Amino acid sequence: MEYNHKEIEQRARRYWEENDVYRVEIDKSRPKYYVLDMFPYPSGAGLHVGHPLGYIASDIYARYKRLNGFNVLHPMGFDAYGLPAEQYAIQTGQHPEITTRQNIERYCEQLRKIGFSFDWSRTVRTCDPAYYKWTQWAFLRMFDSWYDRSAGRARALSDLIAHFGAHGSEGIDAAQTKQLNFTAEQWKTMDAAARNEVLMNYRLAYLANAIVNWCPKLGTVLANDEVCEGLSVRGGYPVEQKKMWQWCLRVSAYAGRLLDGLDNLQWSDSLKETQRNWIGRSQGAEMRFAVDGRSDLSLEIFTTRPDTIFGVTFMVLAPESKYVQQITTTDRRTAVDEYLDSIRNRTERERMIDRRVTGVFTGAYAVNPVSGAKIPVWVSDYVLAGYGTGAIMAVPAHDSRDYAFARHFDLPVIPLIEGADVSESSYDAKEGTMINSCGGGLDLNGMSVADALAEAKRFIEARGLGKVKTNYRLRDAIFSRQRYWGEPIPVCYVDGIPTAYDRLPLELPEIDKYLPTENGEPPLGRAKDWNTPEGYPLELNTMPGFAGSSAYYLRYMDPHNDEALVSESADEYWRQVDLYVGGAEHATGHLIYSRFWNKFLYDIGAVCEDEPFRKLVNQGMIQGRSSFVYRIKDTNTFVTAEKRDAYDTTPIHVDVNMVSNDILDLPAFKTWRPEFADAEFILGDDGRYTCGWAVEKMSKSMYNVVNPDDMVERYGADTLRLYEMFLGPVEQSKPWDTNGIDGVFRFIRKFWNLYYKADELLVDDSEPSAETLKSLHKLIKKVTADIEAFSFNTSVAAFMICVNELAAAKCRSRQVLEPLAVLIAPFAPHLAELLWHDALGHDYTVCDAPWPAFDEKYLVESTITLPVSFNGKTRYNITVAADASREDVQAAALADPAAEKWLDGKAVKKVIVVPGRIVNIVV
RNA sequence: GCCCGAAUGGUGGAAUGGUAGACACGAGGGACUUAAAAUCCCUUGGCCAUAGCGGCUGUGCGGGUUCGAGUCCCGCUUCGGGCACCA
Repeated sequence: MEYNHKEIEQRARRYWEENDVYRVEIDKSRPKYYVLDMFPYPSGAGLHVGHPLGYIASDIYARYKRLNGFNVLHPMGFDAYGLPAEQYAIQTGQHPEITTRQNIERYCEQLRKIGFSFDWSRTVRTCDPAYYKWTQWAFLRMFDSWYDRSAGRARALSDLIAHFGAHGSEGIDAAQTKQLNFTAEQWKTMDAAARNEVLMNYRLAYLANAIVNWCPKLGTVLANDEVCEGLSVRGGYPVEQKKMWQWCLRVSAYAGRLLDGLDNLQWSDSLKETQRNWIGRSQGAEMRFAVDGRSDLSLEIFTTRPDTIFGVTFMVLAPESKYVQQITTTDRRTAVDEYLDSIRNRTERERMIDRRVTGVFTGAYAVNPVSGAKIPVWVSDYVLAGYGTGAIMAVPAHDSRDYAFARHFDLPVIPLIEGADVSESSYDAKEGTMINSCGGGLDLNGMSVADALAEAKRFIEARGLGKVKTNYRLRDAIFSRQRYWGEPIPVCYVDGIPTAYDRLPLELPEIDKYLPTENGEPPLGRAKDWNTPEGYPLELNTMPGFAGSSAYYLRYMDPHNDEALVSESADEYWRQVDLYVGGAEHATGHLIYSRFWNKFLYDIGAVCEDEPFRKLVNQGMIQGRSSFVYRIKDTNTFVTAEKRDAYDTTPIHVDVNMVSNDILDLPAFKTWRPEFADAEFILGDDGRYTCGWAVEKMSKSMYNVVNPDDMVERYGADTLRLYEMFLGPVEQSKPWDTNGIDGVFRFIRKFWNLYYKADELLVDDSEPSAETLKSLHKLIKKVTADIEAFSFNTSVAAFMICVNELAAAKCRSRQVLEPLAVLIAPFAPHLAELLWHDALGHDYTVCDAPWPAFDEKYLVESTITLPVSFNGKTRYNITVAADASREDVQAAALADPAAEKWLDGKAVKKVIVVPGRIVNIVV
C-alpha cells in the first residue's frame, strides 16, 4: 500500500492503547530512568507547534532508554491553577474548573495524536483536591518547621519550643526574620499571642507584614520572579511596593544550599549562572558605627569591602530604615520628612526609569570604628531597605554609586589604592596596592586588595567591631495571592492566632463571583461558611502558581496514594528526575522553588534525594515566521515582495496557513476577509505573489500560529516529530518554518516504499551485502551517540543517508530492516510499530525490542583514503592499506605522481602523518 | 554597568585542531507524462577558467599560537539571554 499516515498512525495508536503499552510499574529487576517534561498550563489557545518540541525530544530519549533496558517513568500532567482561567471566569462568570477541564481535554487530544509514550494512568492536575492535598500538606509541614543553621537543615518546631522552654533564645542559630533575644523565663510568661509572634519569626511558612509587589490591576501580590522592570510578567501591568500581611516561605534559609547544590547538577552553565545571580551570594562583614553623641545608638551596616574602611566619607540609610527617625536632628527634621514624602510618592517604576541622585542629610554624624573619623549620615533611596541592614558605609573612591552621590552632594573622596584615578569615576576593581589606610591599630598600607580584605576582616572580628557575614540577594517567597483559582491555604484563625488546619484537603469553595469583595477581601471572602466546623474563620488568601508545580514530579511516582505524597518504596525506586526538559524562562521561578521545596522534603525525611532534577535540558523557543502582503497605500492593490520597493506600501500580516514557500494562495486570500474579495495584485515575473516574512513571537494576532493538528493531518505525527527535530538543536530558539517539512515527508515515504509496493511486502531474507551492513552500522553508531548527546537533528540526517543508500542498493533484507525499525522507533514510533508487526511479523511491541548492537567490524576498511596537504592546504588524496605504517603512508604520499607538482623542487622540511586523518607535508 | 551565549551559502543548519558547507529546503536544468501531481537524475558559497583538466578565495572584524584554526588564545563589532542602585 501507499504510505498512508492516517491509517498507519491510527493502527499504531490503537495497538498501544489496547495493549496499555506505556503503562509503567516499579520493577526492581530493571534499572529505572525518569524522564520528565515541564507540565503545561492548559491555555485556551491550545498547543502550537512550539510546545511539543521539548516533549518530542524527551520522548525520543525516554523511548531510547526503554529500548536499552531501562524501566522508564515518563508521565505528563497539567499545571491547572492560574490567572488566565480566572480572568476568563471574571469576564464570563463561567467556573474556571469548567474551562480548565475543557482546555485539558483539548491538550490531551492534541498530545495523543503526536504519539508520546506517556503513561497517562499517572497523570496529575494541580487543581484536583486529591493532588493539592499534598501541596497543602507540604505547606503545613513548613508552617511547623524552622531552619537550624548550625545543623544546616530544617527541624520540627516542637524542638525549638522545647529549647525555648529550657534555654530561651540562647544557643539558637536559626534562619529568622529578625534577631530575638529572650530567656526561658520570659518565654514561659508569654501568652499565646506573644508566643505566636515569636514562632512566626522562625517558621519556614510564616505570616509577615512584608513589603510586597502589589499589582492593583491584577488585584494580587506577585513574587519577584513574576515582576520584570516594575511591570507584571503576566499582563504587563504596573506593580507597586506595599506593606501587607502575607504568607511567606523562608526560601532564603536555603540560599546557601541552593547555591552549592548547583555544582553537582548536569544543567547548562548559563542556567546555573542565572540561578547563581538570582541567589546572589556576597561575602563581607557586618559592622557597627557609633552615632556621635548618642551612646544609646549605633548603626549596623553590611559591606563586601571592609578593606576600604579608611575611605568611608559618609554613611547612607535607606529611607525606610528605622534609624532615620532615631537619629535625625531637630533642625533637619523638616528636610528629612520632605524627602521621605517625595520618595514615598514615587513608584518603583518611576525610580527605575529616573535614576536621579537624591538624598538628604540627617544632621547626625557617625564615628568610623577603626579610624575614629566623624562622618555625616545621609538618607537616600539608592540604598535598599530589604538588603543587608538597610544602611551602608559609603566609600566614594571605590564604589560607583557612592561616587555619584558624593559628587552630587560635594562630599569628600579619599582614594585608597595606589594609582587609582578618581577624578572622573570611582575605581571599583579589586586590584592594586593599598594607601591611606592606617590608623586605630590597623595598617593596610602596601598590601594587595586581597590581603587587605583578609586582614581587615580579621581585625574587625578580633576587635569585636563586627563580624564576617555572607548575605544573599534571594528573598523569601511571598506565598499569598488575593485570587480565587488557587489552592486554599490550610490555616484557620483561632482567637486571631493562625493555626494549622490539618483536615486535608481543604477544598476550594464555590463562590458566586470571582472578583474581590467590596471591602477588599480576596474572593474567598464571598464563600459561604468559610469556617472550620468549630467556627474559626479560614484563611482567605490562596497559594501562588508555583505552589502546585513545586513537587509534582514526586507525585507522578505514586499518583494515587492517599496516605502520603509519595510512598517510601516508590520514592526509593524512582528517587529523582534523571532528565528534565523545559524552557529556561523558569530559571528563577519554578526551578528555584522546586529545589527549595525538595530540599525541605528531604530535611523532614519525606524524600531520599536532596535535588529534584539531576540533568536538565532547556529547549529553545519556537518563534513564529510571519508572512506579509504589501498593500499600495490608499488602494486595494497588493504588490509582490520583490517589487514593493517601487511603491509606497503598507505591510499587512496574512495567515501563514495560506502561504506555502512564501507564495500566497490568491483565492484563499480573497476569501479570507471581505475587504480582500476584490483585491488586485501586481505579481512577480514568475506570475506568482511572493510574501515577505519576519520572525516574531508565535501568536494569534500575527497570524503566524501553526497548529500541530494541521501538521499531523497533512503529514502525520512521525513526519512532524522528525521535522521538529530536524529543524536544529533542541536547545536553540528558532522560527518555525513549514517550508522544509516536505523533505522529511519524502524521506518517510521513501523508507516506506522500500518495503511496501502496492499491497505487496517486499521484505526478504536475503543476506545483506557488506556495503549495506556498513551503512547500517554507521547509522547505529551515529544515532546512539547522537541520542546520548541529545543531538537529534544530525540523527535525522543520518537516517536519510542510510535509507538513500539502502534504496539505491535495493536492500530489503530482514536482517537490516529489523535493527533499522528499532533505531527509528524513538523518532517515528508509529511507522516503526507497523513495520515491526506487519513487515517483520513480531507479535509484541517494538518498544520492548533491544537496541541494536553496534559492531565496529562492519566499518573496518582494508584500504583508506587520506588527504595529503602541503603546508596545511589539501592538494590530493592517496589510498593506502588500512594498517599501513606511518613510514609507508609518508612514502606513498611522496610517491604519488601529484607530489612533484606541489613539491615544485622545494625541499621537504617535515612530514606530519596523523593516522586515519591527514598527511601534511611542510616544504 | 556586570555575567552568560551566539555569529558559517538565498534559508534551516553539519563539521573529536585535520579535504568547511553533511543533511534538508529553495533555486536552475533535465528525464518520465497529453498535462498535472508524484518520482528520478544533474548543478547550486564567491570569483576566474571552461572543449577538458583546473586555479584563487572564503566561517562577523583585527592580531596570535600551530605543520595545519570555523574550532584554541588576546583584542574588537554586532545580535540574543540573564541580573541590575544587592553596598
